[in-house]
Amino acid sequence: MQKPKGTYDIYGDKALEMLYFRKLAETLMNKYNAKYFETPIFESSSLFHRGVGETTDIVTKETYDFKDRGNRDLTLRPEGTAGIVRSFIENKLYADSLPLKAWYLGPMFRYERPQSGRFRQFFQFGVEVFGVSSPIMDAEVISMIVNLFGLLGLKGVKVNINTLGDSESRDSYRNALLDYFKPHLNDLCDDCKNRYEKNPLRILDCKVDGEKEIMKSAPKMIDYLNEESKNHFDEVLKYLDEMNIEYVINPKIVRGLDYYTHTVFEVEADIEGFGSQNVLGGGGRYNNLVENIGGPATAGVGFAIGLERLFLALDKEGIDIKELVRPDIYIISMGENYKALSLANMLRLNGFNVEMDYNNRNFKNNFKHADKLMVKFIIIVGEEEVKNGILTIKDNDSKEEYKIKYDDLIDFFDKKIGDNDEDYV
RNA sequence: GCGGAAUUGGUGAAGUGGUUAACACGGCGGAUUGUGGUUCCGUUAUGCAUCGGUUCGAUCCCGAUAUUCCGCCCCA
Repeated sequence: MQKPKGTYDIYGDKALEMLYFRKLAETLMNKYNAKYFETPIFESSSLFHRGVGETTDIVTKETYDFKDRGNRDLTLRPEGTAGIVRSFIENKLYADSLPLKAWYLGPMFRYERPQSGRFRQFFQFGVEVFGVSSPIMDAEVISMIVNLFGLLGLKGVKVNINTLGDSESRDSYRNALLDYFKPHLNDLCDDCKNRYEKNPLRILDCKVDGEKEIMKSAPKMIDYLNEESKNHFDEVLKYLDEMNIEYVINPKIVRGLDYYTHTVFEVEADIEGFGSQNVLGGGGRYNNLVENIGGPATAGVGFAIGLERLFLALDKEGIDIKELVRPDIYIISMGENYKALSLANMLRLNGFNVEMDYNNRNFKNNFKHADKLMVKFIIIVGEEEVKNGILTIKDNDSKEEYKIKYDDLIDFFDKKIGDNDEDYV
């Protein structure tokens, strides 16, 4: 048996990274007063068709679709935004005072050809903010990513930003591009001919045709922005400047999901061997999405980052976010298993991380095992100890030995290890 | 969806058309069962991704499938 293509198991170091990241994300999100959301891993297929966009690659060739036994059409979520928006509408959260800032972290599914940093089941951390149409929130959302990467110690991260304008601006630009390229269609590569039909904005980013003369004199988005769209973008940039957030205006950023309006951005890590997988995260504003899915017109803006790529980037940069868990106490039982387990139980309820010997190892191998586990203290429980109620304790770092009465154990360890952990009794 | 490369134990790997698949690390055990992390010894793949084929005989040759990796598309 083997795992399905494009999936991986999380255990060991990866599990530690994941747990650490989740904790960091939660802490950071609390600073923004963002609320944690967990929505279903599968939703009605129609949600993603309407949300992500009927003609996007993600929906046309990358979703995991299935029928359940009740003949319902369901889809494993390929991204997080649609589900959050559905939840926002269905739970009538728009009736509360806005803005609502929602954050999530969980698995997404896309049927794609796997490569490093690209999986069929992958994890995204993301934020969606509802109820602020002002550019101030575009900037705050971007600051979240920048701060997150900053906290992790990532260097060489680039924020690329662009605007698609409102739907009016976007449509007129799109039509201008179609008109412009129509007579040149035969000069373009096959991919671009395809892009012409599906997403003409992407033609400008073509690796094959990118340097051709027709590209250079192609219409520019900036000339098709209406007054309001232009102001919005300028304001976003002003906010970013004021926060000293570095960015690059990159007209090629288009994004592959249909719901974006105004600001779009991608965060890149320029890391060796990353190839085309160098986009760690991206996002933007979506002012029409809530309404399209059936809610009241509500502005939205958000982002998502891919955890696998983030971890890969951290690894390449030599940043280690694993938090090793060292057992506080290891109990060596010399034939006194009843006493040993009840002792472990008592210590755990008092907040200590306790490991012990379950396999009746001999004395020497117990010490070896304790070293391997990197325990802080070793308690020896044997015939003598049980008889006179005094335990032998060895500090495994300093090698000092102590004789402690059973009743004084908690005090001893509270002093030695610290009382930071929560007690349960 | 298209093009290319790979696949030997828990890990890193050597290797050959023909008896017991090298070596290292790790794991487990032992060196006169109450003090270890060094050292020494033992042990650790009836099997070389899977299934077929060629052959007297295949891990090594051929084919298919699966998975991984790289490029394109696209994306996180």
